[in-house]
Amino acid sequence: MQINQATDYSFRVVLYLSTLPRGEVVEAQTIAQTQCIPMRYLFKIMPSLTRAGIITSQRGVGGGYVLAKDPAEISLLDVIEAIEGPIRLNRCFIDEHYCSKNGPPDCPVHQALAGIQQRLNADFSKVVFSDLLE
Amino acid sequence: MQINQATDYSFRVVLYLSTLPRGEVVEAQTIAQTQCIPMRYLFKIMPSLTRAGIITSQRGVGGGYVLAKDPAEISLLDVIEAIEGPIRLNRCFIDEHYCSKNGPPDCPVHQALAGIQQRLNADFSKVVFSDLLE
DNA sequence: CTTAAAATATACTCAAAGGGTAAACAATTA
DNA sequence: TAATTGTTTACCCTTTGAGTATATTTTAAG
Repeated sequence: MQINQATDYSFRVVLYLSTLPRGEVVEAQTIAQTQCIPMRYLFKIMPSLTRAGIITSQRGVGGGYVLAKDPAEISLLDVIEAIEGPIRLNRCFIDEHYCSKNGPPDCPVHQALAGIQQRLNADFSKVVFSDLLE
Repeated sequence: MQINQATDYSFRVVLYLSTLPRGEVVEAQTIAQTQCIPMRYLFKIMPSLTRAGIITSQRGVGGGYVLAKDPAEISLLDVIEAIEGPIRLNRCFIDEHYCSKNGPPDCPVHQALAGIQQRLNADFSKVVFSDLLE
């Protein structure tokens, strides 16, 4: 019931990129240093953010990373899903066979969790990075 | 970002006990069989529910488990906290030193997560077991 | 007071996930 | 073509999670 370290780092990365002038390319080392993230670790999470369309990357001399959208269009949920995949409050939301009892349609717990999960998703998607620039 | 297996089992245990006539003592084996939970595993989670005051246990011949309160007074949150402890969406809610940057008071992400966590707790505590008896 | 039934405590194994590191590779620009 | 910078793949170690085994304590009944 916790976001993982990679996601937390990613929040910081996106928040940092949001503070920069639109379109400014910044290299990995700068991000790592200013945000206190191990370089090697950073290299592991950046491709996920790129694939998710949150940032774009540029190789070669003068390369680096840029935000791909406006900070007002990137939510906490976008980053979470980019790194961890969709939020599933219980295993049976991934695969019904995990429910060794009657199965979802008849399971009142399942239904209650589904509602809570839906609200949680909504809450995470309501917060966008432009809100976080104080 | 998922409740664990022990918590899911516990939901089932409490839900099952909620269906019984008030005060009826039922032994571990019956719970395990009807709810499809491994006996040994059940023995591991029951003490936590007892300590949390959700059920009471009785040893010896004719012993077993009983619900300690009315199902209307036991929430999903009660069970989650009994098994997993309080919900913390990020490590820095457990210990600030996990935040290798500025620390909570200045961290806008921290504040956003705190709000979401609070609502999540509220949602979990709103659902009580009497609601789940269809 | 002894015995059997039941929960409790402790400890162990095995597999999976999380956090972090390393090195070879591919692309771009000067 | 050489240097710079991101990408890919793979590995290691520690922690957590799921499940199992055994010995112990409590209690009621004979």
